[in-house]
Amino acid sequence: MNRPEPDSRDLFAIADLAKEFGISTRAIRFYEAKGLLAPERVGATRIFRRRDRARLILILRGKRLGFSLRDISDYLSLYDADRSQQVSLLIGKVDERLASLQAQLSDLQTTISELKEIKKLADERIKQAG
DNA sequence: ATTCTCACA
DNA sequence: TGTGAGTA
Repeated sequence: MNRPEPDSRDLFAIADLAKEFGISTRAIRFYEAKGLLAPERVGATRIFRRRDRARLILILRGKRLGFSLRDISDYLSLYDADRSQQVSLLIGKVDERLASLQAQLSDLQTTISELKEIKKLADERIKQAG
């Protein structure tokens, strides 16, 4: 395979990025298949530039924050088109995500309370029996 | 070593 | 949302 020159600071092979970010080359190709990345090609080999690498970083950050690839894709698509619409979309998605996390937190707190109550009653029964 | 596709969870 | 296998 023709790989980008090792010393060329803004050309990356798929394996370079996979290694750098601790993800599989399969995952990177998957993101491309989903339209989140569009690296150049030299024949069949993907050539990633700094811009592609920056997009990958945004993708991974979005994932960490719990957004779907679809959400991330929608957001990235607006980078060139409409920046203010991109910001609006971001605000909406963040609010949505925040609400979802708050709901999950609430559910967890309820579950934790129930478990603590069960434990409390169980502990009391142990004392009576023992 | 890299690419693509299909099956699979 | 990815992975594994087989392929060229």
